[in-house]
Amino acid sequence: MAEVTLKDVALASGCSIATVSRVLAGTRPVGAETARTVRAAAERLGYRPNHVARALRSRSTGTVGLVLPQITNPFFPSLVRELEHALHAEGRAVLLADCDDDPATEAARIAAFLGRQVDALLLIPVDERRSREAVAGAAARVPLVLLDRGCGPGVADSVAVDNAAGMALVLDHLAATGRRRPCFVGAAGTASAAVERRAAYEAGAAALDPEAPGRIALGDFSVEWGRAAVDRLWPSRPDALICANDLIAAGALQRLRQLGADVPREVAVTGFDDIPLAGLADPALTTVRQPVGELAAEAARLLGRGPGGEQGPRHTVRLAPRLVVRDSG
Amino acid sequence: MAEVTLKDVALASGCSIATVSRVLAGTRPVGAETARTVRAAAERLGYRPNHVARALRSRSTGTVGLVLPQITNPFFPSLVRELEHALHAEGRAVLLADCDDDPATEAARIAAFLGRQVDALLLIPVDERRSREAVAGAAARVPLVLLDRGCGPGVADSVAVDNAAGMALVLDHLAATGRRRPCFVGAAGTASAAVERRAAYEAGAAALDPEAPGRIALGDFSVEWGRAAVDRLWPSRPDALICANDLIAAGALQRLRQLGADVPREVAVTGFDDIPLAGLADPALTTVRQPVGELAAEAARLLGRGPGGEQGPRHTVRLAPRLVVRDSG
DNA sequence: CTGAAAGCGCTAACAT
DNA sequence: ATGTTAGCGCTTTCAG
Repeated sequence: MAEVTLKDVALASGCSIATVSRVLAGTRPVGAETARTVRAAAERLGYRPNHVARALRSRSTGTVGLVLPQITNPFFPSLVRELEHALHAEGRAVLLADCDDDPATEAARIAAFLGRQVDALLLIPVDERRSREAVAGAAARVPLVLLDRGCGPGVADSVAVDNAAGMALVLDHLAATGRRRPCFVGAAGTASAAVERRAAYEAGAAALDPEAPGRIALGDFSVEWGRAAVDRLWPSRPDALICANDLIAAGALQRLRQLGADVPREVAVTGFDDIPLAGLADPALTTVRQPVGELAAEAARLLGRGPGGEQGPRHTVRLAPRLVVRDSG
Repeated sequence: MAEVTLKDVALASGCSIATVSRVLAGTRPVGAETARTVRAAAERLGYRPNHVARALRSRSTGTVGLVLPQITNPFFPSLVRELEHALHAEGRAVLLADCDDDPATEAARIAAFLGRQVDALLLIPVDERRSREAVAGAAARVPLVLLDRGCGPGVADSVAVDNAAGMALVLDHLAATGRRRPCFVGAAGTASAAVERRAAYEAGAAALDPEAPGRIALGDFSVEWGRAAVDRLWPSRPDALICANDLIAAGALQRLRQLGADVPREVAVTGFDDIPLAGLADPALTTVRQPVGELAAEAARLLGRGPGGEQGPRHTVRLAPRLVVRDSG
């Protein structure tokens, strides 16, 4: 059961440890004949490189930490999946942390990952403000890319969907289908998704109705809030409920059905994100799909460059979403 | 930015590297006075232990690999969450792998994790049979616990819900509420959940109706199959659709609604797992809740013991589920 | 192109 | 209770 080491392979192939290392890691040119011998010996003995030793020596673990608020948020699994694939494809492994939506836990997880010498950190911050200190500290030590949510200007590179463009897509569609009394059901707080989607609504809704930009109800990104929002808003008979994410929309749909409202005839309902639930809702939800694969690819790409630290200007990448028209509006 | 090492702390506190290590790792008794001095120096210099070096020396990375078929399967995120918390609580970090439901990818991920010297592996096998070889190989090298799904007898320790008990709960409930023409909508294949849930239905359904055990339709664990199953079964007017998981049930519910069936009056629909979607379905789904927290705790506990390898008999832990009665039946 | 030697930062024997 | 001595398995100078 004793592991086969470079030394064993060197012994078996009659050359030095250094040469074996060079062959197997492909670091430097090696004679064709020698290389063959070494590879054969390695194969025969079942040599498996020890990444820990390699990491200690080369100061690179080939590991990236993925820190997110709550894996149970239905938008994240598909993102995690894409990230995992993108990173494993480059031979990097993913350490996962779930922060329970708590900035203190988040700070602890970041610290733990730093102690484990992750090469880089991929982070979806819990909170725009309360995550900032830990994020900034980490960004000074390793390459760090913020995903999906921001964390204040200049803190780190970030990749996210273009929320304003997504909202514009929704508003255009609603305008084109004749809606004139829209209402925005959003989330309070400073999270970038909340802020940007709301701002985009305020900026674009006037095209449907001069009064529209003022019709805003703010809660949080939950199904419960979607239900509650309907109770509050339905009496004023909006003809479109523009929800800041799919969970809110799902709650709204549910409550509207209970109230006997006819969706989409009486009122359209739209979401944002296109989580798996969206296609299953009744009626199936019209929503804005995030370009999850590209977000992941872009994040992985950004991680590649630079040794982290304070250097250089921060990059902010915004990717275009696309509208998925289903039955709800 | 050069990292502070044990040596620096030793120098600053005037004692040997070994002593500092002993204080900071708490491995052996150390004089109270010395300990204080060392700790102060470490604190002052901002010492952070290097886990990679520690791992190389102690042959333990404090890392466990979590390998699962597809993080986008809605049952897994909550399991991942609980596992992450349980393991981080013991100071272990989680390497995550998503296998895309492909045994070859699974084998590759397992190998990658082994190369990274994970202390243990937590694995939800992709396939009962096709995962076996890779799993057995890994189980011979590190402690390995199978979660949620089995992988043939004697391959490794395993922790899962008691599927038979869950099905019995459903059947009892349906019997108590007067259902007499149930039908099982399951999944084909050899996955343990598929087999066990079906077998439990066959064993218990006779209590409702002598003909019931034969009324079985098999597809896969998907929403699409749930919809298709309704098209096939509805003409025979069952009064209960017992679905093998919540996705199937969600599809069935959706199709039944389209057909104008009255759930639960005309027909009850039940699921299994209690994924987040279950509470959101319309009507809200009656289902069997898996004890996710306990599954995770038990798996973490099992990982703790033993150095892996071939030793000892395999443990199989089955945890009791509970019935969550909502509106669908 | 290849070998010898020097560690990466830490822990574990072995001394004292 | 503390210090000294060896490495863990690998990469990487530095010679040749």
